[in-house]
This record gives sequence, structure tokens and C-alpha cells, in this order.
Amino acid sequence: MLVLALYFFMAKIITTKNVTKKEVITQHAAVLFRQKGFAGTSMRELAEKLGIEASSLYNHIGSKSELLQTICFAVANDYNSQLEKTELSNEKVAVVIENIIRFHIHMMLHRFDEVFVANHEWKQLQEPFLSNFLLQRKSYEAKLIALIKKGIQTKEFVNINPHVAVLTILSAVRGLEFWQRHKKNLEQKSLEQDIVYHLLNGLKK
Amino acid sequence: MLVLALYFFMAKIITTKNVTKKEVITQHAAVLFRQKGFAGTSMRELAEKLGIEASSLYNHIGSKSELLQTICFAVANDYNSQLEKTELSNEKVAVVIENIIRFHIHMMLHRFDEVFVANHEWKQLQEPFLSNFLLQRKSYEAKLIALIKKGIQTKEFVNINPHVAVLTILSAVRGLEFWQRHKKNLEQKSLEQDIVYHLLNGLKK
DNA sequence: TGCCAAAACTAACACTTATTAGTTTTTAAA
DNA sequence: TTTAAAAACTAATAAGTGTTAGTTTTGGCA
Repeated sequence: MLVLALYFFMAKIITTKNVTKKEVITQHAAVLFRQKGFAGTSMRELAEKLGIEASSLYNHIGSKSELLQTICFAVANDYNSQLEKTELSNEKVAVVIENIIRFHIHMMLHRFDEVFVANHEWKQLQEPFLSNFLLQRKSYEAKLIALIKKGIQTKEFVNINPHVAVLTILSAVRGLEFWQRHKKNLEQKSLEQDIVYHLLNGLKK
Repeated sequence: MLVLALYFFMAKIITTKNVTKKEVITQHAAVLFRQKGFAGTSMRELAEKLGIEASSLYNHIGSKSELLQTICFAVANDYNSQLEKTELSNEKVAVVIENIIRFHIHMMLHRFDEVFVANHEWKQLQEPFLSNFLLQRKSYEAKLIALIKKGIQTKEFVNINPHVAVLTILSAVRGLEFWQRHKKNLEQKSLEQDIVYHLLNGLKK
């Protein structure tokens, strides 16, 4: 007698300890949102990456928007708390600025997907999250501007428009987005060193 | 006797001479694509901005994708032809680089919407346009890298990784995206001067 | 005026979207 | 082994998508 048994398994989200399923979903969402944008990513697509059905996502998350909110504010919080720490040090302004640049580079290289999404997709946040996010960013920039001003007063920096300098620095560091493509071709340390040097000392001899 | 006449007018796309309706549509599309992203913008939304119905758009354009293609390649062409012009000059490398930076700033300030869309939404291009676009960008960057290398050889520039320098410069200039918010608060000329100075001579005294 | 092409319209198509309801399976503790 | 919660499933909803077909209106020229 032949017994033929067929087993069907339901797919399940794989988690390792200390990582909730919500966090696994959010991380996958970050990758997709980076690759295809928030509006360009569907919940079915996200579910497929996780090996489950779209409707099953809602056992773990509230909504698609919530995913974006989680990503954007996690990044914003990390930048803010690091800045608060760094600000309080007694180093010279040039050193503080250098440390901040290095932290930005670190975030770009190690939290790439989330940072990218926070940089590019925040516009898709719904109110009141949109306003909140913009407010946080403005306050962050204001702190940096104040630092540059201080550096000019202490004669450490040239007499540049502090607002312009901050934008130039922040944007230059964001250039690492493009760098991901050639990640392997260059040592991280020398990359970091070149950017910091370029921004602080310029290109010319 | 009272005669009551009701007139209904069909909306029409307003054009001034030397501007085709297709160009008017494309310009409005650029604004919307910048504000809400390509995937986040619907044809009905675009049509509404123009005061017509969505289906009427198709008397003038082929498809939504075509709009994105038009925008991205118009920008790419402008950058490419300007670079070809500038490269051929007999100026010192530092001057050539400075001119290129100034051109980028000019594009950011005067063709904001199109440049922004080309920078952010090119990923949504369909093949073979996507590959074509990436190829053009790579070749553009390669030319800039060669220029920086030349500048290092002629001892005009410090011994920096040319690839990193190009990315830093291009990204820094893209920071003007954020500047649009405060457009009125600063003279364009001094803004331009500060960025050029920062990138060529650095922040430190 | 009469005519024709350009450009608008309405209506519909076939799909895709995020999300919900209700049901079944799985997991883990009692 | 029973039981309850967690987490998967199927099926459906209502709204929105780009685009096409067919029709009507418009504007300029004969």
C-alpha cells in the first residue's frame, strides 16, 4: 500500500532574537522605498520580498504610511541625538564640525537604505508628520549654522555665509549615495578622509 | 421678454508663441514630478493643472513615461553640450572646473524643476532609456574625473582621489535644491561665490 | 458661410492599489 | 493533549491608475 502525503507550509517571516517582525518588515520596506520610491512600491511587492501575502502584513503594521514614518523619524532621531552629544564637547569648532561630518559619512555608509529614504521620500509623509519632520530638520540645520558662525568668530573659519557652508557640507556628504555603486573599490577610511579634507581645506593647493 | 443665455467654454491649454502645447504640458509635468514624484503624480492631476481632462493630454503627448524621458534627456543634453564647450577652452584646469561649477549652479537656479526631476526620478525611466541615461551620466563623470586628474598633475590641485572630488563637487552643488526655499534671502552672486570658494579653497583659514 | 483639422469632451476599459473581514493554520504554553 | 493567541491565509471592497474609442466643439482658412 502506498501512502502519499503532501505537506503545504505557510510562509513565515523569519526573525532572529531581539528583532521584532515589525522591524524586519520596516527594513525590507526601506530597501524597496529606496529602490523604487514610496509611491512606486506596492504592499504586494513588499509582502513578496518577505514571502507572505500582502494582507498578512497588517497583522504587524498599521499602514503603508506608518512604515515611512517609522523610517524617517528613526533616522531623524539618530542625527539629533548624536548632534546633541557632539555639541557639548569642549573641542575646537573645527573638530566638532569634523566629527559631525564623519558621523554623517558613517550613517550614509552603514544605514544607507533608511537614510536614503529619509532624504528622498519624506515629502510623502502625511500631516502632521510632514510638518514635524521639517521642523526637526530646520532645527538641526540651525544648530549647525550656529556652530559655523562660532567658528568664524573664533577665526578658525574663513568669512563665509554660514548657511551656505552648512548646505554645501550636508549636500556633499549626501553624495555618498552615489558612492554605494563603487563601495568595494575604495577603502572607507580614505574616502572619509578625502571628503573631510576637501570640505575643510578645499581642492586647490 | 427676457433672454437668458448660458455659455459653456471648453478649457484650452494656453500657449504663447514659439512654445508648443507639448512643451507647456512638459513644463507643468516637471513641476508636479518634482513636488510629488513621478509615480506619485497622476495624469488626472496634471490635466487639472492645465485646466483640461486627462484624456485630452493624449492629443499632444504619447504617454506619461514619454514626459519623464523628455525632461531627463533635455537636461542631460544641456549638461553634456556645455561640458564639451568648456573642456575645449585653453584655461587652466582650476578655471575650467570653476566654470563647470558655475554652470551647475546656474542650471540649479534657473531650470530648477527639470534638473530636480532628472536628478531624482531618472530611476523611473523605462528601458532602454534608463540604460542610456546612466551611460551618459557615467561618461559625464568620467570627463570631470579626467579634468581633476589633470589638475593634480599640473600641481594646481592637492593630491585627492579625483573620483571622490567629483562626487563631492557635484553633490555639493545639488545642495541648491534645498536653497530654493530661501531663494529671496540671498543674492545669487554671493551664493555662487561662497559655494565656489568653499569647494576650491575649503572652510578653514 | 462652409469645411476640416486640431483639440477638447464623455465614457469606458482593464488593472492595480491599500486595506478589511472572516477563516484557517501555526505556535507555544498549560 | 487541550487551548488560546499569533500569524498566516482567501476573498472582496472601493478607489484610483494610464490609456483608448468615439463624439463634440473650436478656430482658422477657403
